[in-house]
Amino acid sequence: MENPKHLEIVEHLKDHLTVSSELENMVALFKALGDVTRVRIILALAESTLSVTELTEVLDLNQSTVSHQLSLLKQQNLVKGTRNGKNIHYELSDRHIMTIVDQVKAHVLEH
Amino acid sequence: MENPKHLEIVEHLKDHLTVSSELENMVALFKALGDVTRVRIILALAESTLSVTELTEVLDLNQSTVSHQLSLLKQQNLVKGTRNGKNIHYELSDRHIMTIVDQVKAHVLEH
DNA sequence: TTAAGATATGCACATATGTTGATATGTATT
DNA sequence: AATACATATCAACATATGTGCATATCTTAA
Repeated sequence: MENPKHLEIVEHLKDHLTVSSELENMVALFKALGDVTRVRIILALAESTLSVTELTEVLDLNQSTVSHQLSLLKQQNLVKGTRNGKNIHYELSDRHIMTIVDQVKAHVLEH
Repeated sequence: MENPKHLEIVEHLKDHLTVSSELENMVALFKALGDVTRVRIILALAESTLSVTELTEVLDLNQSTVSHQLSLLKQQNLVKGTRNGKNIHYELSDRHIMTIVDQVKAHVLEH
C-alpha cells in the first residue's frame, strides 16, 4: 500500500476534499433526514398531502413540534405548503426524495 | 381534500407510521451521513483505502477526531478496517453507500 | 524488554438540536 | 368586530453531538 500510485492518490485527495458549499448542502440534506420525526413526516406526505393538524394527529405529535420540523424541511426544499383557507396543505416538494429514502431503506434491510 | 378517500388514507397512516426499528435504522444511517467530517471520510475512502494517519493528514484533522468518527461509521457498517502491521487500512464496507451519496449530490446540484 | 509508531478510548467542554408551553399571526364565519 | 380555528414563532430547557487533550492499547523493530 506504500507504492507510488497510492501516494499520488493521497496527494490528490488533499485538494479534492475541501469543505465546499456543495458538500455542506449534501450534509444539510442528510441532517434533515437524520431525525425520526422528520422522516415520519416525509413518509406520511409520501402517501398523501396533509395539513399540519392532520400530521399532528396521524403522528401523535405536538402541533408546535410539527410546525418546527416542517419549517426545517421547507428550508431544505423537501416539502412545500400551499394554503387552502384556514389550512395549509403540505406535500413533498420533489418526488425524487423518495428515491433516496427508498434506497436507504433497501440498504438497511440488507443488514 | 375532505373527501372520504382522504380520511381513509389518514386513518391508515396512523398504523403505518409507527416508530419501527427499521425506521430507526434508516434514521441512524442518515444521521451518520449528516456530518461534514464523516462525509469527507466517506468521500476519501471512496477513492482509496486509507490508514487513520493518512485520513488525518488528507483531511487535516485531529487523529482523535478521525478515530472517533471512524468508530461511529463502523457501527453503522459504512466502513471496515483491516489491520496491516501497525496500520489499519480503512475502506468502505459497501460500494452501495456511494449510490446514496451520489444520489444526494445529484439532488443538491438540481437546486 | 524497551522504545516508538499507530490507533482507540475516556473525559470534559462548548455547541447544536428537539421538544414544549405560551403566545402571536393569519383566516374564515357569524 | 368578535370569535374560533389553524399555523407559526419565541423562549427555555434538557439532551445529543463533535472535538481535542490525555492516556491506554496494540504492534513492530531494535
